[in-house]
Amino acid sequence: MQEPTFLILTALAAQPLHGYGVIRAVEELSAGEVKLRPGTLYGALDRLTEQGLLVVDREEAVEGRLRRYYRLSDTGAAALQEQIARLRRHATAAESQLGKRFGGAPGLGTVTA
Amino acid sequence: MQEPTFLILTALAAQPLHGYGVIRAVEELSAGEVKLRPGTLYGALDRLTEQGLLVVDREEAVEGRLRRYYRLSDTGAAALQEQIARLRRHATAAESQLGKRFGGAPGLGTVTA
DNA sequence: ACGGCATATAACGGTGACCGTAGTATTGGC
DNA sequence: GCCAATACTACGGTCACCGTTATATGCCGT
Repeated sequence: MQEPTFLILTALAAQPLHGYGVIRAVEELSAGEVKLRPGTLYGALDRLTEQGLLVVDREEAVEGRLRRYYRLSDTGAAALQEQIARLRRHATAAESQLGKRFGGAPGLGTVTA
Repeated sequence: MQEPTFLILTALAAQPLHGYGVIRAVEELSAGEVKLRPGTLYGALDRLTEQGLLVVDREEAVEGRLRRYYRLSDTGAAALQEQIARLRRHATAAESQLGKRFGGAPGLGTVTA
């Protein structure tokens, strides 16, 4: 699972949102770091729905515009939970490895006692 | 940055390794979860070297086989460090969102006080 | 002796997530 | 009257990753 996908599931974890709402939620959640493009978002929404991680909650017509609300399924919540654990494991492993780092520039002796 | 890339940098964070060594290190680091395919590994190694995150440490000829050792550059270490922080932020954000979850099955009242 | 397995890298085509952009349509601010 | 925000659709492109095959050597089992 890639970053945009993960953040879309994250955005939908708290409450159902429609597409554009997801774009804003992801931007907020990531402190402005990640801005989803329509091509990324709606493609991912279709894909995740097909995979059963999302379900269409309801559709509304507001001022002539369609709003399709998506909701995280139980399967999706489980997948997100698993992914969170995976990220944590990887972060911990990487930090531990970086702690053993040596030889960036010779002679600095980051490791040797 | 995707998972295989992240784990390759992680494997090389502690000490220089040659390609096949990276495959084994990643498998160990991920507790057998992630097994890199040659196509993934050597492609990533070339790409990351081109990007300056890795450098070729040395080349050895062992029993007629070439061993090319790669090392994490300072740029690579910084990129890895940044990525660790990013994963942690995302994990925390996702968990917080999941905590607010409601409506998985109606009437369960996971949220309402 | 020979096949299979581990070691080690190279090279190929395919897929799929993501990106960028443009198009459609409505509302509201300058 | 035009641009920005809202909201979705559609299309083409790129790139990381995957799967597999090829190449070459040494070791183990039969």
